[in-house]
Amino acid sequence: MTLVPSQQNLVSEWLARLHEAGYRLTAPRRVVVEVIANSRYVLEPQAVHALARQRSPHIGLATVYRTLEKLEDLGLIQRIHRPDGCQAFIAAVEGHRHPLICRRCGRVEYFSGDAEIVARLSQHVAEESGYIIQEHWLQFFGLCSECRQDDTASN
Amino acid sequence: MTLVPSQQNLVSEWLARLHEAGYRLTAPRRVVVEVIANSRYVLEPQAVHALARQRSPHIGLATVYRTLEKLEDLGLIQRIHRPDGCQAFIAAVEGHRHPLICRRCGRVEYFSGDAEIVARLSQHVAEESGYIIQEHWLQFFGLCSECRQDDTASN
DNA sequence: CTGCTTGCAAAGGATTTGCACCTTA
DNA sequence: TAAGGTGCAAATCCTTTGCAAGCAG
Repeated sequence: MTLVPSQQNLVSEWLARLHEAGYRLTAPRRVVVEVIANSRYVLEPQAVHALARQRSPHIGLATVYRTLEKLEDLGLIQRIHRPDGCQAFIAAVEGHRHPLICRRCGRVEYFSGDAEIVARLSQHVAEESGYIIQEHWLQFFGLCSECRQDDTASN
Repeated sequence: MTLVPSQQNLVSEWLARLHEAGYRLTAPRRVVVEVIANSRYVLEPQAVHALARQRSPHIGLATVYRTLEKLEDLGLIQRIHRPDGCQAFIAAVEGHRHPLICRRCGRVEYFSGDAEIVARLSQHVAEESGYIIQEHWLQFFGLCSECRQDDTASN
């Protein structure tokens, strides 16, 4: 299980993918793409909207939702599920990678899964339960290195 | 990793816990408790309401939400997160147990976690990331033994 | 130019809240 | 009988949709 470095140049890649998919590259879309692609933190639609408006004050919330939908369909962003809600998005990563989410600030790191261990578990689970296993989710929650310091300081 | 048998007598236990917590045991609460405690399937608030109305036709949706909130606060039920939504509840289980959810019918089985493997992963992740790991979620998705047959038959 | 996109506002759906009445303890 | 609980309806909140006007290609 190893830490996965964050990717660079996501913006141009995402714009290219949108273009390939037949979507037009408009100013509002560029802004939404930049906001999410450059964020290491999970962002809810409202937060994306707020950040986008800092660059482009008249952008509408509906446009944010519509863009999020396309990015999700293209697999460029993914939804992060947390105890307090499941409407937060972050740049997707490829392969079997598992998010490590800071409960305090929403910062996300990814780990590449240990394919062997998980495969063994899946098979075991399948045999005992009679289920066909199609997918698994593994997520870690905690405090990132910055937030753990703030937390210590405030106690 | 072993299959966890479903628990019996949840209803009286939950009612006792509600009582201990200072809540009154009313007819609507009993009905909601019976509906969820006896279900092997994840249930959304609307579904709980529909099932509850079969036994007690005038029960209100708001009462269902209020009861769900209390049961969740007491840790008696837990939210199941799925790709298509996170408002589904099922009886909680104790200890480190991981749900295996049928995508088709919502049936849930639990597995007791392999504490050793997960502890090792957590520590590894903590060391590499600098995070304090507080919690993890491991969920499996697939088709239960009944649904896999239906699925084969219909193809 | 053509038709996809946008922003706004209205609609829709889910969840929460206010309140008078009712029931538990 | 007092306090908590209920059902209903109204209020909220989030998300989606309709539409005329605005741009990308």
